[in-house]
Amino acid sequence: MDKKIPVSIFWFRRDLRLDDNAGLYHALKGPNKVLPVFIFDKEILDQLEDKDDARVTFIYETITALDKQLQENGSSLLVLYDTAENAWAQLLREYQIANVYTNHDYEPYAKKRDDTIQALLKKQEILFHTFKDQVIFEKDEVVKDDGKPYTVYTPYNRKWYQKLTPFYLKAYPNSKYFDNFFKTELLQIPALKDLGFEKSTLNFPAIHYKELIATYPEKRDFPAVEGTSHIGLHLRFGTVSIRELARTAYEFKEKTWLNELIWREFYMMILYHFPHTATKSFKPAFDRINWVNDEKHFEAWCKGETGYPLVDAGMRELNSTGYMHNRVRMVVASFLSKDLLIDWRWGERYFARKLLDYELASNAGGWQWSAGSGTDAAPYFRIFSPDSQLKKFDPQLKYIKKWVPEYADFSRYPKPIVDHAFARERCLKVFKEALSV
DNA sequence: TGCGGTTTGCC
DNA sequence: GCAAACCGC
Repeated sequence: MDKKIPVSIFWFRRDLRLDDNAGLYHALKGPNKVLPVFIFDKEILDQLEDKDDARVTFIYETITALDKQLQENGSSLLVLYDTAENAWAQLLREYQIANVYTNHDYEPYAKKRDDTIQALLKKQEILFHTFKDQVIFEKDEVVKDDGKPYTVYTPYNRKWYQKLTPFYLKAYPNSKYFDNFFKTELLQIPALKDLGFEKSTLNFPAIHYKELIATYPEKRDFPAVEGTSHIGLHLRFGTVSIRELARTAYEFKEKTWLNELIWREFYMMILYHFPHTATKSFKPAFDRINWVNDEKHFEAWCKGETGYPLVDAGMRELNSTGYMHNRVRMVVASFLSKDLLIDWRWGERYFARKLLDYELASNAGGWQWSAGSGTDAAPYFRIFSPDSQLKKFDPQLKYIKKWVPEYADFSRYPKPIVDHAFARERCLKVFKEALSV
């Protein structure tokens, strides 16, 4: 390959697919051949606690497959392992870069990183072209009539549907332009262990959702039933296109499943406009709560040893699969923040570490919903009873038997670490104190 | 997308 | 004697 020829670079981040990828489409239609690049960002990888982090393995396997697809088109994926700034300095030294294309990334860290890179490129008069790709409507497309962001879901949802036209669901026909990739010899991808990681043994869910949409409303609340799509991981890393999902879902009369995709966009919009909600309550009064923060209780919650079978089953499902059923996520979150009075941020961080489908906006949004501190959140006095939730949503104890088999032997099962009736009263008292100041 | 105590309505 | 309806948290 001739490194003197001016190229466009397409920078993959959380959009790891060639088809129906907005930024890549524009890059391929642009004036130069396109060199695809992926950076294993040291600043992100260094923060991960587990050497066998399953998300890293997933990304690794995905970019390896991407590279194979690119090779079929005479190209190859350039994979770098460094901080974003260093990696771009290297790219600028080695290539004659005419244009850079990438897709919007809305998280606080990503925004800062992209500003830095854009400034770096600007010094050399290279344009940084960015596109909406991971949502149907982004940060400022669905707003109130006065231009301010919504903070309540229902009116946001209504406006979202009002704004929807077939245009927004259309796939980008990338494959028509695959000739425009930069022809390279094979570029070596660093080995996983060169990144300091080991291969995870977890299984990754397949992309499989169409058959679930119609029965989703009646099945989604029962953790023992195969009623949910496990599509979150693929949405997180862009191995499926949101336009494809939303288009398929929109064609069904039943909108419950699509509404979950809208919750995702709602929380992304919220995080963009209120970036402090990643680490602080949306409603400031909730930062005054006098948490108990008992480390022994936290450890018991993490391990699934609280003595409440539904909580324990959920945490064990999370620990051994990287996934937890959504109904159960609400139960364990309510239990941690309200029954144990442990700061929701502790739980948010634990989910961040364990969930394959971890996504900052939805995770922080969901935790704040449970703790009552968020936008349009559950009111503080809505405290789940882990036992009634179990009776309602796993009456046959099928989910329990799967994850907490020793529950069958009642006498051997550990006593609850707190009594729910006591915990409920304590929560009402402590929350009321914080909120009445 | 609550829980739990109390009242009400019915037999 | 029970369950639905009601209501404060």
